[in-house]
Amino acid sequence: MNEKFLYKQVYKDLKNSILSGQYKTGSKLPSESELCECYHTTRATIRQAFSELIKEGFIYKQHGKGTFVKSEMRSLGLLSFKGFSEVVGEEHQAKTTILQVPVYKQFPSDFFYKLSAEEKELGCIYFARLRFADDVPVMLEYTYLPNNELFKPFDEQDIKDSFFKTLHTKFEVEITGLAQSIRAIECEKSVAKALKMKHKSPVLYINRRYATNKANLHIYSTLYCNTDKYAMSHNF
Amino acid sequence: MNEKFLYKQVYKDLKNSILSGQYKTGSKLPSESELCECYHTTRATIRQAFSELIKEGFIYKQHGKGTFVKSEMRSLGLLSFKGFSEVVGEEHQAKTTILQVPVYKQFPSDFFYKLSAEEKELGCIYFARLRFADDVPVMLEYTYLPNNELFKPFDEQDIKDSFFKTLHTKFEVEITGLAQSIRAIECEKSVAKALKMKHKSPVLYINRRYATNKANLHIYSTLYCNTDKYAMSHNF
DNA sequence: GGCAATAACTTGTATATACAAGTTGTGTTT
DNA sequence: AAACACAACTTGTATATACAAGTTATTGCC
Repeated sequence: MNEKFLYKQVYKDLKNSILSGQYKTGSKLPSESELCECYHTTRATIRQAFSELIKEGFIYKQHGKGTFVKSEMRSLGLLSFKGFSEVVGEEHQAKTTILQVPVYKQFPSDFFYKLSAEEKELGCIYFARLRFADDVPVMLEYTYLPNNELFKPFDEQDIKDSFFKTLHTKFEVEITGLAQSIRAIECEKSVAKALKMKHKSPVLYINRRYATNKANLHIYSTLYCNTDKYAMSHNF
Repeated sequence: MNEKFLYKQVYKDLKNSILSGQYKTGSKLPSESELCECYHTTRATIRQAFSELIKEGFIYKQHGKGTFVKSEMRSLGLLSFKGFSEVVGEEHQAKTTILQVPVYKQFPSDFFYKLSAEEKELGCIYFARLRFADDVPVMLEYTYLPNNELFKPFDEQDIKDSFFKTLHTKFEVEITGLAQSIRAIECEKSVAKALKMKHKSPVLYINRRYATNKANLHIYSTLYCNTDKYAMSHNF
């Protein structure tokens, strides 16, 4: 399984070594020149591999000192995009129930984002979850995963914990970006029921499109949030 | 105001040219080799400047074609930055009216963020604007600027255009980060009136704290958004 | 005119090298 | 022992060059 480009190979090797625990959190990676000798290449190539890993949050550099493995935050780091575990996170009790186990189906015809021909063709893995903070339902989440070979097999276990962690550990998919649109709407009956709100209460309605480290692989989700008690927060 | 490093200079020049509209949305930047000649340097240096701009979302590349100015949100997905005049930008008519011209006053006692002693001491420059898309009011924005020497003099002109552009060009303040909390709430009468909505309609209620390139300088704003017609969008 | 080969562009990957600048440890001096 | 100077590391910036690979315009043929 050789990569086409040397810098990709270096990137992959290092990433695997980090994921397998060979380089532990906080530990120092070999210096650029050491890696140059290993791979019989030059610093520019090594630095290119490094910069990919930095972009994905695996490592960081310190001028004059070296390159180090980032704390475990990275796996959850992009979860902060999600907001849920951030707001809910440490101080509050977080819980998730699965309303719809993963099933294969077509993308909805009125899907919120214009899909590529390939995405339409292949369909999606769809599941729904309800998230609680301190035993209060705060977020209703519908997720659409492209029906890619990459994600097979896919089952209920994969979404019991953090789905993003599963993406990272099981499928080696890293979230690299997010585009979202946010509205405040009056919630419909079904949403109200799930979130234990009054019909027509204001809820956040969010459509998201996650970009990943795999070209042309995007993950979609629609959220309804009860923000009476907990606000949705972001940091960038 | 020369930058220490050549790639930073190139980066800054390009960024200024983009922000000033010299390179318009979607237009092609000079090729790497053209810029090499301009700056009497090599592609590696130009590419480094480009990669910073890519990271910040100002530009994107296409193999074999060229480098282009991104149309969507730049930098940190700040709607009020690229947001208003540019998300709404080309397709829609954007307009802004000033409800409250900049005045010096104390921070409100029930301010949404816990301020530092220094910030409290100095007070703030406060102003309010109402923003329109296609002549429909969509966003009510209250801004709190620390009463820093840096911002003097400060007047109405500074917020007529994009305030973030003013920050960049007049005060050399760059936005480097954002923390925000978002809620969906029923709008109160005053907000409803400004946004021409019915009382108790759902609106987005957003509190923001912008980090800047100046240490300990933060900018705050509170937004009310009518998302009936236009959603709030982010890209990171 | 229509079509295909090709030339002239673009960005992508790669090597080789040099010096600057920040950090750390090793000495030597005091 | 403490202070300082310096060497030996690290990453940061920079130049010069080459070829690969994708895109577009041009050329020349039919």
